Amino acid sequence: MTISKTNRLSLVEQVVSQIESLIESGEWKIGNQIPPEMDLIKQFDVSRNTLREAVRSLVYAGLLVTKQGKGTFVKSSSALGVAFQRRIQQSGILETLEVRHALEREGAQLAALRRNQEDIEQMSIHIEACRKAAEAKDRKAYEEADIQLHKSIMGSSHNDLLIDLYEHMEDSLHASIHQIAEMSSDGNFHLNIHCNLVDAIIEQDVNRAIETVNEYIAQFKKSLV
Amino acid sequence: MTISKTNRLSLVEQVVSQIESLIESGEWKIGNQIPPEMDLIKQFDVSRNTLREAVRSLVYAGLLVTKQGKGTFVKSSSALGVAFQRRIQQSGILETLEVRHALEREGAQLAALRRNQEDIEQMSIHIEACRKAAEAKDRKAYEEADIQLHKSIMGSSHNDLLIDLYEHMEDSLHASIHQIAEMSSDGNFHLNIHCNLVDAIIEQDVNRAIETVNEYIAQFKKSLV
DNA sequence: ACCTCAAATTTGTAGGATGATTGGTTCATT
DNA sequence: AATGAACCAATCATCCTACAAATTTGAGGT
Repeated sequence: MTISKTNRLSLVEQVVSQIESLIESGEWKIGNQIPPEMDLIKQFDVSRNTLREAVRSLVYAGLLVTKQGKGTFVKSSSALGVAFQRRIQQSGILETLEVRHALEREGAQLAALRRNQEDIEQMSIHIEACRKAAEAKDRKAYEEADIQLHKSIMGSSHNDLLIDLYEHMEDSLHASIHQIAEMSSDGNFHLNIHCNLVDAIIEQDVNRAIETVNEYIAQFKKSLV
Repeated sequence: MTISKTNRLSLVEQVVSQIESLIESGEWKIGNQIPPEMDLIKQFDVSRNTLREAVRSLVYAGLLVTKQGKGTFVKSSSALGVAFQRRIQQSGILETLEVRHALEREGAQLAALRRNQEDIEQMSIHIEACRKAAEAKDRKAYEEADIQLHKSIMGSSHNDLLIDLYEHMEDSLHASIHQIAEMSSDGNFHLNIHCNLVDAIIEQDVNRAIETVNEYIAQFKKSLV
């Protein structure tokens, strides 16, 4: 005899589940506005209260955002990122940097193993943008290009869970990257080491890719002390 | 002109924030029942709807659980665990294993750098438990000791964010770890490599610690294919 | 063409009413 | 006294109506 586990789902939970499916299936695309409350009430056949509790849950989880007077919009397809982000904000820069090291090292390793032609093109585009920004000494543009480059490297790992975690670290990292970039004044070192990393990944030199990540994270750590 | 960023918090968000504080501060302890809706309505001075939307958000996030007819109880102090669990359930074992690799590799490296006397004692206790369980061929006890050992290694990294991520992952991984353990039948290999890892950490041999982690993750990966 | 202001749309908050589930109490029957 | 049925109280679940606040839209006047 199995003692019936939490057998019955509440109406709110059912609605939450349905909305999750709509988002995950792409029927409600990220950035798009979802139907107004009144329509959803009819669609799901529940009261406004029930619907609002469901929507509010997903807002808290970071999947939706509501704007009074405008509507409700799809923000993300994964709740993990927001929870991760909240946790990061309670941590120190060093702690965060070390977790970043963990993710980037694994990402670089997997990227070197799995990168395909499309990945190579993406990385090339972004490292070229870095080079141009560095030449123009446009610090803001460089930071933006740098982040895009890192994302494309992570994307080349083809591990969605890893990508998810890294993407949501980025927001919290933006500030510290800026801070670090200002401290470590040697922009050329930065650019060169990034080129080296991309090179290693393209050539599928796993060890060199890992070592390169180790190198620039170590550099960051130094500039923190 | 700076476009005012979403400045004002909604009432629901304020209530959510206050409840989060109550939980985090330990004023509402895990497992305990929280005051009924009517009391909270008076305490926070909001309507039923507002309060319920706030509570429901935290239920979805996994901080609270409500039981009709009984009350609402504190379940966890961190939303990360539930989010992780949900996300991992959608991921393949390989993806999860790779993220585990990322965390364990960093953890081993930091542990080798930072382990103190107390950490060494903890790790020694747990590896001894592993050895005994292996001798007795008690698979269940071995798995438990194994998990405790990994946690103590992670703990030696003294990076709370890393520890948190790993612990919450471990919860969801228990099943798949079991599965992996059954597939890789060579228990002695398992034990030896763990001894090697702890040894490296105690001797502060960073490279050997990292290499050892790489080795047994690679072994796991093989057994997956 | 431009400005003003009212209306429509949409989410936010309030408060009441009823149903469902659980736990305990009372009380009659055995 | 033990048992079990009926009742009652506490609590969350759902639904309803009403109004407030924010945003967009458009009509009307200058």
